[in-house]
Amino acid sequence: MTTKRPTIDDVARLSGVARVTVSRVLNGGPNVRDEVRARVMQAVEALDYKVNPQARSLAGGASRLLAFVFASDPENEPNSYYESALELGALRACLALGYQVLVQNVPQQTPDREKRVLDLIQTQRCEGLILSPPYSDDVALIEAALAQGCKVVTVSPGGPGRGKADAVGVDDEAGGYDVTRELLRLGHRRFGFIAGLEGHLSADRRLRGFHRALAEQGLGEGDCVVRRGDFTFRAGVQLAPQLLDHPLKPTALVCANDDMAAGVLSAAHARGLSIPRDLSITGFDDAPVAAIVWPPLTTVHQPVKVLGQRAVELLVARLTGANVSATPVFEELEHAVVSRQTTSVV
Amino acid sequence: MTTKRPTIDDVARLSGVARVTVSRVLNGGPNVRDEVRARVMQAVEALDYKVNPQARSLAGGASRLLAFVFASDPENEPNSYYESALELGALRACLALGYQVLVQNVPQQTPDREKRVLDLIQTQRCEGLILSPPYSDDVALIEAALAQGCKVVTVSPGGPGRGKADAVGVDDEAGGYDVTRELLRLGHRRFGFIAGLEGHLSADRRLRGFHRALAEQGLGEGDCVVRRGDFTFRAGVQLAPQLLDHPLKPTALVCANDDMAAGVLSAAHARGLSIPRDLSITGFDDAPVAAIVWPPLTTVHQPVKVLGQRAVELLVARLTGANVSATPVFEELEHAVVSRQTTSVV
DNA sequence: TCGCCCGATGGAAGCGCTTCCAATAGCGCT
DNA sequence: AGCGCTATTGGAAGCGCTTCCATCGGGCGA
Repeated sequence: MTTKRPTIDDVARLSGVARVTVSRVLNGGPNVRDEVRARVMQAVEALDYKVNPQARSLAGGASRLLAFVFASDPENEPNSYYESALELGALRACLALGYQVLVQNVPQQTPDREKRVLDLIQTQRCEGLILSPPYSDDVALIEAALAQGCKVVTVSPGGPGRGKADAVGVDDEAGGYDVTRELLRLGHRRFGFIAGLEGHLSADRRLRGFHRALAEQGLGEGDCVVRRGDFTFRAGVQLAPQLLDHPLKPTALVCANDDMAAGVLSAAHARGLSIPRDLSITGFDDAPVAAIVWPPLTTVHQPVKVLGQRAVELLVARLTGANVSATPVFEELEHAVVSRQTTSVV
Repeated sequence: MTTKRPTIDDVARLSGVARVTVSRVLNGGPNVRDEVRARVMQAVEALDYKVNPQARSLAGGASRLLAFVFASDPENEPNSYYESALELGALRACLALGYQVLVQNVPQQTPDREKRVLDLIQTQRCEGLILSPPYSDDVALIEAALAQGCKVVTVSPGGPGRGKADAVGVDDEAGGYDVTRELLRLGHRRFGFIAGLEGHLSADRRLRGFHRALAEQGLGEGDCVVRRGDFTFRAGVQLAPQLLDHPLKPTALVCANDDMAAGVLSAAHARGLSIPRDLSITGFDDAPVAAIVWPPLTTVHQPVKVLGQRAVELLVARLTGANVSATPVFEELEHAVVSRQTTSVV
């Protein structure tokens, strides 16, 4: 049934060279005459030869395997766009670079979650690890992986993990600032903010940007009411009443992500509010849901797929030692406020 | 930096047995005394030994690698819930079974898409292939993979591919029928239907169920207007006017998936329609978006994550030859109409 | 012209594991 | 007591590849 695949020796025999020479050609090694190189490639074509990655790993000691870890459980967190997009970007980059990615979902509440991640990289001999939030802020995990000789890159605005490993991210603080500025420009002066979970770095920075924008206009603690949610649609639905019924009577609700904003929107609809006439709402991420809800959500766009792609590229650069800096780098990508229809003048 | 990991020989030495014996214990082989087995396991623990999967593959000729292929491009198709959930289910099952999944996204319009898939399984030595729609209906691809000795399982209601490979799926025809019955029960008699792309089997069956439900009530071609979309939110937005402005004046729009239904909902909002008072809308899949839009969407639930999980389980059963039938099996999982708030009496 | 160095190639030795087969010991049977 | 049989264990080979080191020929400077 399965016709046995050709091996490197078959190629060597057909092209009349030694096995090592074929290996050299395959790996782009130096010191091979063009004529020989061509002859080998021709044999490769003729036999439809493909390198056996398992054998290569075993002999070369490099698995070319990366691990991508994410926490969100699509069961409870309806919109896993963020991780899906990261994964897809990573996948694309890997395809181009000849690496493979092992995806692992470890819900945040898993008791031995760090062990699960470490187990994966040990068991599968992964050479690189891509950590998405909130794992990207888990210094212990990062150091443990590093100690195993596994390179790490985090998708994070940098924070405790910064300085430990390479990172890619957007400037969340500026994003929060920008979207709040926009609301301020529209005349809003009383705000609600739905923040992320305690310790979620990106979300915290968004909140900080929000506060900074307020402070610039002379507004402070008394002009806004802040609540924390777990990034889910449901959290938005549940928290909305607390903000809407607050004595402050906010005219604009800023949310730390789109799902919660969608939840707020839904709750607002449910109580008969007209959006954006009665209330302005903003999200963060520019996930697909932002364009799908009614009315479409004003939000902060971040290039998630590119983030995933760059994460892999940084990792592979480290792995191959190609012009990398001695100290960890942080690569910041552009964000942008996308004004849609959930914001208007007060 | 990287401390070298212990090998099977280290375990053998520490437990005072031969390498083969350790191998036997590790693989649950027979003919090992309990005392010896315990001693070996103890050494494994002590050394924190993990089998090197690359070496195992090379020696054993089994990579324990599965490939999961999906077509949707999150770029254009905002809600990749279906594939994400399939993937997650597959991931979970693999974790339990000691297999690994290599995920590959091959957009449907890719010119050499079949080659891309075959390349992956050849290059990485995948033993099994999980095909999601529309690849699950691609007989040529299935046969090509099978010819390579790669086992295949499709996530599909069965169809041309049926009889070639194992399959898991829900009864799409019944799903279409059930949701239409519900609308009929509510008094609707004039329908619009947004179908899937030509040749998309699941979507076609949903349409067939729709027609059957109509026929049972003595309704026919003249009582409904059908259009085709590409499953995206955008398609729903674009197609809605064609149905709404049709002389038939349908009172209910049945959509082949939730994203298109969300698009229809959005278009309806845009023209000032009140849902469900002026128009009933239904989706299919029960994707997260169904609960997020306003009002929440009546739809047909299907257990996508379980589908992904069962796909892997069937595949692994084939691979290990554990009590499998000689002929391909089709495993049908339950679906259910979820009545939310986009449907009401006419 | 001679020796040296470098570019080009091949031989051999494993990487860590499984599979095949041989070896040993203990058992029930005649 | 002697035989074959089975349960248990180990030795050796080799999966397909890379890495290390040896080899060989020619161009070059002195």
